[in-house]
Amino acid sequence: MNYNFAEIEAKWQEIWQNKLTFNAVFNDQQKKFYCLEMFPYPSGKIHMGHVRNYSIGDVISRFKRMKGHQVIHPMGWDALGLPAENAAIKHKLHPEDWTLSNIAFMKKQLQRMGFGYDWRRELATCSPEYYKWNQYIFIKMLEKGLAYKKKSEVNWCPSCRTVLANEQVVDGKCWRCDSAVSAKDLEQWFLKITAYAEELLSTHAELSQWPSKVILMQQNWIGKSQGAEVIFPVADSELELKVFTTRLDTIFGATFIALSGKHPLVGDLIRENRERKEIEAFINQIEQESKLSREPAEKKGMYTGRQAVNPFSGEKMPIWIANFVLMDYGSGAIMSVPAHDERDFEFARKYDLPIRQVILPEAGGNEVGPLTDATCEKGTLTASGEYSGLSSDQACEHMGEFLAREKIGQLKTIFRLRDWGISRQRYWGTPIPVCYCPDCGIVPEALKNLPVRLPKNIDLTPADGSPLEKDSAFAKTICPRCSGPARRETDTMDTFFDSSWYFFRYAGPSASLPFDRDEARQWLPVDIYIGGVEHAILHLIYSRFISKVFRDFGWTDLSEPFPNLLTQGMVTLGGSAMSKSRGNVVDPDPLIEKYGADTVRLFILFAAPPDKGLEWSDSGVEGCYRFLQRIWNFFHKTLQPVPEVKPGDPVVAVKEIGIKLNRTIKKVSEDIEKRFHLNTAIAALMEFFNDLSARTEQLKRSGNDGLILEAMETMLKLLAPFTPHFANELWEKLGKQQILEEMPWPDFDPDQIFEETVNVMIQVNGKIKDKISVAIDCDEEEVKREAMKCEKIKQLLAGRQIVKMIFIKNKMLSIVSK
RNA sequence: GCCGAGGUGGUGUAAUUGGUAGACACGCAAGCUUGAGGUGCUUGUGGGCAUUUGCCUGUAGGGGUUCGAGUCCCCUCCUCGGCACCA
Repeated sequence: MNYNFAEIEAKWQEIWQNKLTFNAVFNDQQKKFYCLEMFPYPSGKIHMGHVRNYSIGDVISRFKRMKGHQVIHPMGWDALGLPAENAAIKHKLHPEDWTLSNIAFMKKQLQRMGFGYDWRRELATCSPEYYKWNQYIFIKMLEKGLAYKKKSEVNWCPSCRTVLANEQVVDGKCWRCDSAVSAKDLEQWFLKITAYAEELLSTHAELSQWPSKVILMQQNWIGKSQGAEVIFPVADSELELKVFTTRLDTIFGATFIALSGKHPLVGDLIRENRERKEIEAFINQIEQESKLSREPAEKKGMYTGRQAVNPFSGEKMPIWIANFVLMDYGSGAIMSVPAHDERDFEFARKYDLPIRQVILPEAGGNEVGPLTDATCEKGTLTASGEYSGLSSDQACEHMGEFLAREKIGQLKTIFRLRDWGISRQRYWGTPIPVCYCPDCGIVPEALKNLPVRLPKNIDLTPADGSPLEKDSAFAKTICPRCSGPARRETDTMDTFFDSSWYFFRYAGPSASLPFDRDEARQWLPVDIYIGGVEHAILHLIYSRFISKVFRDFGWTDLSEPFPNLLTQGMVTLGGSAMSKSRGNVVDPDPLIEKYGADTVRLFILFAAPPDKGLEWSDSGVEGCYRFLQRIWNFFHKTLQPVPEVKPGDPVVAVKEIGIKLNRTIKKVSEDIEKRFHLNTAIAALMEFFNDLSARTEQLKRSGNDGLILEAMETMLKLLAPFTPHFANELWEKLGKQQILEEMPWPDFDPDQIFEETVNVMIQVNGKIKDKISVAIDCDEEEVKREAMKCEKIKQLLAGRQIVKMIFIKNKMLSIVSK
């Protein structure tokens, strides 16, 4: 009887389908479990990264189902976005046709892997039925002031011919195509994620089950920074410069002000200057340089000829323009304290500006001497007027009060996080549902007119402008308010918008609202969310943001959608993530054909723990295949009647197999549930089977066929989440009526996991010298007596004095002698 | 530069609480099976020495704490990930 995996796998996939095994139907009797893996972009074929991600999720959801939970395990498609458009241009197809055929193909691949999804809940973000709700949500956000339009300098990818979010610019290059990103001024739609900056940070506390690395990355990204805004009047003028600093305590050490070249007051400041032209040329030059390279350039600056007044000391200080001051952080102006800031120090050295120490470090002398380096630590103030002698923290507090009293500034917290720019000048995305009316201005599309559909016939490569902009049938519309002629917004949404709420839509995928609120109350939050660590910031922050917005709309009580996160390490080939554009995609199909889906699942999980990165290599697949093959053969052999039964001494074998079995149940259960270490769960199953097959002959001869059978049954249950077709096939061969998905997960007997005897190590002076076998929980006196009987130990201790002994029950006895 | 994770056989990795390092596999070697190959099975497999039972050594390198360290502490090196003039 051969292990015909192809036949078996097709058979069981059909059975599951007919039995509706994976349909999630809510009931009050069972605890619910929402298992979600990040939905894929339908790029064409699944690759090993998908196989890994979805195998992990499938094991967990099948395990939870057997544990008695009502499991919801949905799947869908992140189906809008640029690759479809690029592929369409290349192959002269429509993006929709390309996308839908990819979805059809990939869905077959997923089904062939035996993943158990509730396909009734399948969704694709490119369907008007889905993106209608993107538009609906957008309009609701617009009404609440959470979406707004502003002109801003944006990151422009000349190759993708669209805007990129800050997050999508990596090292000054486009995250997708690696082209150099340039700056461009455009009117853009933004979502006010900054309104939630504080909460996104503080509710990290609710995410204790998240990897701390991800929380840290998000914290850095949000970049909260507490400090003060101080107004510096410009001497001989009405102008004022607002400066942000986190080190208000160092303000007496400020010796110049530095402005970004893009600071709005630069023009006013240099108007009268005879060297205006040179300064303007300089500003131009540093802007060009910063566009060319994102690397910090050599510090450069130019004096504006004007002075500012320190509101604390009344001292005048020069105002410079400097290339290291960012316009889009703080106010674009800084007070420079060279003694206590490395960047200011470097700049001051170069242009010979004064360096004045005002902080004495905690440790080490009170001497104020020439500095060779900036000292950035907090300390005690000196040369700071009435604040001298205070600690940095005290000074910040008192100075803050002074600012407020004199109305020359205030304590302030700022964030690195910016509002989320969602406008994209491309076709294959959700049309932003607003109209521009000459009389009414910006008017959201009427809800009854949603969805604003993407036109099917479209020129994807207009000579200039975006495809929708050039499609006059689309762009021309009537104003939803006054019915006069109006122009439609022709930008589409960033696809991260689509994926920031899809997990709600699975609860009610055909609801006539973004999602069915009752169903959502039942199923959400997501009990475990599994996906690539590469989404640690973007997707996960956006999803947290949108969930909080939904809560504030009163649509849900939930503030955090993913209390549990499992970040899967990337599957790489040649050191980089598999992607179609890199051409290093490993297709699982040939492996499935050769070994079957069960082997492929087992292998990808066995190769490493889920959170670790994995450089792809198929050496070792054989081992997993052999494992299944051996079980298969064992089964068929063992099910035959035993020719002769001789009474032997079965007691030991029976006892040991019993213990091993209970230990294996415990290990596999805990590895899946608590640690997600599926690799060691599989290793434990292999170990158990090795043990069982080694003892089978003995057990059979002693008439313990019943025990073998029991062991095999339990093993199949434990194997079921990993290799469900295989396990079910053998289960059926045992004459079982129910399928394994309907069986309860086995429990272990806590009294059956300890052996009767244990090995206790005997150490002499820190080195293991011998071991003795004693009864479990044997006390110290007994172990000492036994240890002293050992020849080796006697020899080692001969003529020596025992200084002390340390006894660890069931582990070791450590003897210290001299 | 800053922050984080990590470095264990020829390879993937295991050791969950400071207590037998290398489980489970891959690969390799020898043997059995076979007409041959593949499959399957058995045995061996960190390094060194003795080769029989044994001894020494070993978790990137160096130091430390401890009866005992892969695990804890300090320093150095390397790899990966994130951030990067964030005032």
